[in-house]
Amino acid sequence: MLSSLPPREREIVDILYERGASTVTEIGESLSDALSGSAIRAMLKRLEAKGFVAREASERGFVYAPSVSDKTARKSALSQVVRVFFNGSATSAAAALLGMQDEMTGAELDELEKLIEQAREGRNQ
Amino acid sequence: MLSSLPPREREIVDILYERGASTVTEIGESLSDALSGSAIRAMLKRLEAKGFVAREASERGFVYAPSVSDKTARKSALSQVVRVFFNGSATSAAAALLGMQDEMTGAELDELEKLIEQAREGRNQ
DNA sequence: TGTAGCGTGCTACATTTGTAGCGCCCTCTT
DNA sequence: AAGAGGGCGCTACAAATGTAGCACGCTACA
Repeated sequence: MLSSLPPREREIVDILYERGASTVTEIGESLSDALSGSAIRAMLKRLEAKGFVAREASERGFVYAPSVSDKTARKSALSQVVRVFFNGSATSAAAALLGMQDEMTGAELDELEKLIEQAREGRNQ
Repeated sequence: MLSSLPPREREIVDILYERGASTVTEIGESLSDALSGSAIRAMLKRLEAKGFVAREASERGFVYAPSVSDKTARKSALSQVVRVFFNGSATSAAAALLGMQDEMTGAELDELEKLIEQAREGRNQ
């Protein structure tokens, strides 16, 4: 569980999910406040030991990536928020998302409507 | 920001959002593993110092509650998830929520559809 | 071929977390 | 009124976290 991570480690994993596989330097650029390279590397080492990130060698040096798939992580992050803040109701959460409308175009709303249709069909089978 | 909290403190705040104002004993019951009362109280003290929880006296002793409103906390939790896991797209996040359909009844789907209508109207004004 | 530069790992250390123990002050009970 | 029990705060302390410094190896270019 991501929420079992201390804040800084959590921040780094978040960055990795946000930008995808990254080098230490790139992570440093995304950090909320500047850290020395060795500090970042030490974090990554711990994260690797805990199994949250994996690294792979490339021409530019090591690149780090989350070892839990985006898909899984998304689902679990969403469930967490739904449980804690929306009393377990995915619907309420979706409604709140809708409320942040400035972030949604008309086309996106159309798309969502289609998805609702699909969900309805899925449930009627 | 909640994500700046260490895991245990975060867990406690989450519990507070989940159950609303609670006593130390009640918090203890919701914890993932048992802690001594004084341990919990120490956490709460720190959380109070940091401004994340507030306490109030009642007949049953002190009750603790998050000092940031549910509404605000929800919004920020959602934004965070949207940014980190859905590339900033609230729509994708909503779609993922829909995908967790077993948690949605047909009635809820209807309701969501209405909300989409509303959002559309809001945007067309 | 020296030396400047970058990415790396190791180690060390201050700070913060996570947790328990102790003693205090109520209130209730006998 | 003497305990018993519960909730509380303070302090202490081990463990984990957050961070920097140093030394190494590999370019690359003067």
